[in-house]
Amino acid sequence: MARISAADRRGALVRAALRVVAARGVTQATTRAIVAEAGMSLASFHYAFQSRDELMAELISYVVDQETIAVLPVPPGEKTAPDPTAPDQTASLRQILRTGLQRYTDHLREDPLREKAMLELTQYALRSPSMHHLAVRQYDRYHALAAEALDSAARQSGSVWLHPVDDVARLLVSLTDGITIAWLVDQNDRATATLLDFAAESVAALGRAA
Amino acid sequence: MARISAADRRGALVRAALRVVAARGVTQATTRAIVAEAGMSLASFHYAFQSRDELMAELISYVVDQETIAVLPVPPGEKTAPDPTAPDQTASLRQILRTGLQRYTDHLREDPLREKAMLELTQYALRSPSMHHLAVRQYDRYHALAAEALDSAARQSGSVWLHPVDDVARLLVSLTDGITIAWLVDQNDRATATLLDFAAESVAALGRAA
DNA sequence: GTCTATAAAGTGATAGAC
DNA sequence: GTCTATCACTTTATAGAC
Repeated sequence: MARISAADRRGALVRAALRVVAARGVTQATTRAIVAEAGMSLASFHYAFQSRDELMAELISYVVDQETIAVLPVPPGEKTAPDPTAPDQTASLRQILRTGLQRYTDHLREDPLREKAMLELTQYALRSPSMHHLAVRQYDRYHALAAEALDSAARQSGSVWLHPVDDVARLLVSLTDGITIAWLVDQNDRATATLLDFAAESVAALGRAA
Repeated sequence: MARISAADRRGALVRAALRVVAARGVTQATTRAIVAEAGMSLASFHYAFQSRDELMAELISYVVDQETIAVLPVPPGEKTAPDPTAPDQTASLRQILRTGLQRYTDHLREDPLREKAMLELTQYALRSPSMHHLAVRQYDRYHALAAEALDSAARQSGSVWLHPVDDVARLLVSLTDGITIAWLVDQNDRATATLLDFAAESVAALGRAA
């Protein structure tokens, strides 16, 4: 096998681990399954990582760092493309939120195993005192992403938040988690659509036109 | 050891398994850990159950069947005790919901490991095609309990729901899941209190005075 | 029915040749 | 650096004595 730097090998193993966790779950993500996915020998694993737990910790950091799924409107910096279906130039806050939630559940439907993996990794971290801080960081990141999206939504609709945006963000993240679990369990698209309506309305109620 | 009927042994093992899952997680709930908790030999386990998975399936059914945590107001049948802190005879819908959510999070704070176990068991079931239906039944039960509580809350406050109560129930369950995860991660009581305010307001907005 | 003992197959981690 | 081979241990499940 080619000589790969330890850093590259760690990266490859982390990405392989994510695929295995998504496909088979945290429990089945054994060192052997991961190296098989990465096309490496078992010894190479322990050359790059001291232990399986060290890999799992890095995996959580990895998924958190690259988590940029837009839970809400257009990603920051991206121009608002003219939407021929939108009658108004400026959509209502509720509409923007509803669209963002739709984007999220579309993504969920496309790649449900990934979201299942994210939830499992959170709970894995919650089970270990030494990894609890990783779950905290994961949710700090979610809250920050949500706050950013909420700021953007308010700007786009010419609205202001009636409460600290961090508090609104926490509601949005909690709603998203609950919606995710509900969909993963019964994949009821009709019920989910109604739920998204309610969720968008709930969050929009915390803001008003400026 | 005394001769115990297979049924009793199964029940004892299931209860022991729940304690182990709560204390150490699904992954660490090995047959050995469970029989140690139940004070039995390993062979007795396989006399009562064909496999560990058979026990896990029965465990999920068990927790679902005995799940009666009032997510909302007073349990059905229980008389509304006069509350000296309540100025009105009939509390508003929002107030009733807020109180019910408080009851739930009080319970969560008292026994966080149990709720962590419930979430883990859901995800365990979601990982196995043969157990997926158990997760579906689990959430059907949650939704039914929530709908019952919502009906009760509407009656108590003289309100009606503007949407099918099953849809409102789904929102309430999703909110509860999200709130649970958020609290398990950072145990931020101040942020949770605000979140409960928002959640109660969100659900109450789906009803109105009759 | 209940036990001890053990089989059979995994697991994370390491030694040592190259 | 990378490999094969293997250690030491744990897991689920079963055999067979009592």
